Amino acid sequence: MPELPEVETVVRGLRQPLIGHTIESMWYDWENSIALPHANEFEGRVVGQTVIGIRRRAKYIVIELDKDLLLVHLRMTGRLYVAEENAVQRVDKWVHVKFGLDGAKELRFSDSRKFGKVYLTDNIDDVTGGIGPEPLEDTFTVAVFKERLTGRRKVIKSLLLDQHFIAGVGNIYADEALHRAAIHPQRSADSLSDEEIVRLYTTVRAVLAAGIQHEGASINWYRKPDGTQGESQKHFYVYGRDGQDCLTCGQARIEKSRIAQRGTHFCPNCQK
DNA sequence: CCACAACCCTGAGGGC
DNA sequence: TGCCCTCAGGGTTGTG
Repeated sequence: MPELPEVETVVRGLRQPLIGHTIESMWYDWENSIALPHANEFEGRVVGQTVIGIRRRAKYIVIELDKDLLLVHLRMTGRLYVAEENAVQRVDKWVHVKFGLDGAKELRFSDSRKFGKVYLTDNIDDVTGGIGPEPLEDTFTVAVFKERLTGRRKVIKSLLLDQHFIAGVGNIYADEALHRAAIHPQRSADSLSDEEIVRLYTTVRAVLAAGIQHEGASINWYRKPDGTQGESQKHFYVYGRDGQDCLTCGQARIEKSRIAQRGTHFCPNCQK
């Protein structure tokens, strides 16, 4: 499930093969993969535009074209990569949107679960407006984090998953950050002490930065644009480790519960 | 403001 | 081998 580190890794991997290329055609076989504008308008507007740059905002891949922004959200099982046009190798039956590029290449959006979406807009706020601060930016200080937490009574794990509260954190890194901060995921946000707020601020940034260093977590579907796997999953303390011994204290087994309709992993001994 | 559930989807994995 | 069932979950929407 691509979160901030996975999306950042995809963005970095796409710069070299994509920047400078021009979109010459568009194909799709699943209209619901196209969020906005309507599929009829999308093709006529995107064709002829050249890729200027690629960046990330929250969990969105932002491809800067000369007139518009092409945004892609991978949701659960989305992949975005450049391949040789009509390549026989790397057969991928889940490609639902393709952008033909100059030089006989194509940008493919593949998504087995069909949750992901592509967007074309000249105003990024149409898509990402209202999303919270980027946790790895310098302007996201512990003071900012604390200020945003004040008055919030939500369960802390739910709040971390809320993109309007903070950008890019998903289920895996929320569990990992809470574990390393020794905070129980069910705690209400306004119950956190100043010390715990500082700890959580630090571990949220640390697990995301480490995730990027390891080029993302290849759980189930995620792959880097070159098709290889990331290594982040090898460094998890709690995610997917329910029933196994806690790597932090060794005194308990990792438990799994459900918070905000998400599988939630934690150590009942370490996290209070 | 908050909790909860349905919804969008289909592959993977377990039980039999 | 294959059928049925459950699970995985990011974000949106609706209800209470």
